[in-house]
Amino acid sequence: MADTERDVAGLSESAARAEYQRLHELLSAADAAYFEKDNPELSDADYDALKRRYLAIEAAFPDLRRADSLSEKVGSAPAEGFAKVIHQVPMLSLANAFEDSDVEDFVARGKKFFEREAGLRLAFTAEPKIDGLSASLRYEKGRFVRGATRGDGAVGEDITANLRTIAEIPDQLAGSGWPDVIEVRGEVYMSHAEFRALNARSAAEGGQVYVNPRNTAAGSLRQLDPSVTAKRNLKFFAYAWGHVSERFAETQFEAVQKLGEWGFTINPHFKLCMNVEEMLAHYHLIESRRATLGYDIDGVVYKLDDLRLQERWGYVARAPRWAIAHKFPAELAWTELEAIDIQVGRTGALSPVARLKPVTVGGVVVSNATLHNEDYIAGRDNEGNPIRGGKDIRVGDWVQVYRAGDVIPKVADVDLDRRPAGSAPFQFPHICPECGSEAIREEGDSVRRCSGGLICPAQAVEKLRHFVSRAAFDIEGLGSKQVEQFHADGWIDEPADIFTLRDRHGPGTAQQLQDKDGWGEKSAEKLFDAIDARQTIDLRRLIFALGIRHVGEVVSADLARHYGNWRALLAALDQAYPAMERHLEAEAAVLVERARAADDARKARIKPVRAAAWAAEPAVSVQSRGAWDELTGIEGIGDTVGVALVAAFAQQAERASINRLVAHLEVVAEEAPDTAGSRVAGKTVVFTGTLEKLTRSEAKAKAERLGAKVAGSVSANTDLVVAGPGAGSKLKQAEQLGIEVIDEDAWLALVGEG
DNA sequence: CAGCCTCGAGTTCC
DNA sequence: CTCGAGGCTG
Repeated sequence: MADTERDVAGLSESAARAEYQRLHELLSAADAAYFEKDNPELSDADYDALKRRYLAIEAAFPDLRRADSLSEKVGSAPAEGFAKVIHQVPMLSLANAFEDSDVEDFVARGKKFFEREAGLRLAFTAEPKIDGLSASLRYEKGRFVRGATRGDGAVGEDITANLRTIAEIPDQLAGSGWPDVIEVRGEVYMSHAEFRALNARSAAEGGQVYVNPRNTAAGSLRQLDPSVTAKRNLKFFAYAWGHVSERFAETQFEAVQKLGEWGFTINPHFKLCMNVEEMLAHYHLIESRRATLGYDIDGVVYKLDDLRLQERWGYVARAPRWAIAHKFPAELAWTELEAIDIQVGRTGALSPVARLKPVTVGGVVVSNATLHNEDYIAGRDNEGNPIRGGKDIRVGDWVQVYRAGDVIPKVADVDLDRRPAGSAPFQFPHICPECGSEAIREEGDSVRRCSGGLICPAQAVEKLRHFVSRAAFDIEGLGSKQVEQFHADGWIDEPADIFTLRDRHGPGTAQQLQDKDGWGEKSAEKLFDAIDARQTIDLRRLIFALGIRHVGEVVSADLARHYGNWRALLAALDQAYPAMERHLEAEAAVLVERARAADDARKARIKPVRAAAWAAEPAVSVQSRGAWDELTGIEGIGDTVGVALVAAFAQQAERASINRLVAHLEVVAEEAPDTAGSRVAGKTVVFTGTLEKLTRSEAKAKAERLGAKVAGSVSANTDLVVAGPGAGSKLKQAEQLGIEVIDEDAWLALVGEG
């Protein structure tokens, strides 16, 4: 499809004008696509060819040159995109509530967390959740200095110039009392009126039809030319803040009011609620006004009002505990199920995907939807209980589709009255469609898995995709499409191959790469540089990238933090192997015994497995036992994860592959957690007895923030025991082991809250 | 031992 | 974003 550089001088002026216009649109669209997606629609080579032709026409017919000529942008190559901005305070996402009862549970969790504080009334703010794009705006001495997108929450893109065009974003904060430095956060959106007007303008000019306000706002913000953004009349609601140089309010409500005083628009439906009933009433009020607000919203956000309590309630992985988004019910649509395809994932999981006759659901055309697993299609849950009234899903059925959380399309229901005659239940394959290996479903597991391992091309590709994914190696220019291509071409079989890619076929590799579809000289060189840059890698990223089952981002980080460096991790896992094996045998023996006992009278109590197994098995060295116990003693790592880890490193082929990879890398040791000024950093703390001023989870959250490890039981590794009244065996054990024991007040003093 | 919480894995569309 | 399951708590 590539346009070549035909001689442009021979073109008539009118032909040149038409061609110039066409190329301008094509290239602009490609620019937009490039920045909105990971994968450009146009290959680099094609893009370069079109661009050259565009410039050639411009040179030959200078009169045609447009004011907004793309030649202006040659200097700042479009591939550069926007500069990255690291959010000083990450931009988190929110947990969701779908039912009133979820909100009640949320409030109940809050009450439980603070139950020690008698008489404490928890107030919450409630406000519409705007369906737009979050942005973070940095103000220094009241001046707007930089604005960024949310990005992945940790790193966003610098879109300052575009944000400056938004009237509701003040250049200079009004009033007084603002912190020296403050990052104001809020939502950029496009009103319904503006969206309609834009489409009308676009139609008059024969331009494109914009699908929905949200995507249009997103596209507008990512314009390289701010004058385009300026024409879109975007708006902004402020509702939060990130980094601040000093505390400026006591409550959420007060803080947002202040944002209003400083010149931001705050949502008129922002309200302080004193109890659950008021929260839900406000939700239903907003829902009833949804159609007349003039902009898209997708729910209501509640936040704990008291900022100090927010801090104490804390965070889960990527979301605050103290806030929740109450979503409106999803839109539904009926359509025909044309086929059921089976995809094979990284772990071999066979996942059924519904191919649908395209249908619009909530403003987006949906043609695929997940069917979860074998049982879901059959109309049963994994315990054999009927779901959807036991209705199975068949090819040819009319099915009801919705977008779960307004994103992931799911098949929710089947219309049996419209089921075609002669249809048969779907036969879920027991053989991997990708490699022909047997697909096995373990007892108690809801997924069927291909047993082919790395023989299975689908698994191999998925593993590579995982390896280059954002939380893993994240190599620029080597996305999922690219590794897939390289794998198909036989250039990359396993992760280590990525690091030999430059010299794979001798000095001519770059040239060969350019001969492939989609690669130009520049992109090839950039790719090699990006790969070289990633030879230095954080330990946690490396662990995660290996793609070991049950070992995700969080567990990888925990492991990295615990063992500190690659060699220590490797040594520990190797050492733990004999103990792990023995442990598995003991587990198996216990299962047999348990079955027998259950047969007998269900009375026999099985003694703690591990202790018994160790006692009976002197063959396993003390060191190995120690290594295994240390591993499974890490918070969040139990038997399953431990076995998966140790086994992966012990398995010969896998280990060899890991070794080949690591030979190319310089693994950066994990730095100690954020412990400046912490007196408990690195200590293992055990709480026992009744705590009177804190709840257990609160104490734990605080300790971990300060870099301490909180353990459940006292061992020789324990550094400190915090004992309240009623402490029993743990206290005794601590005394026996000579471990320091303090009371709750002393603990509070220690962590600076005395 | 059950229930709760958190994490991992898989998925769609832009 | 959801679901299932692993791990921990009471």
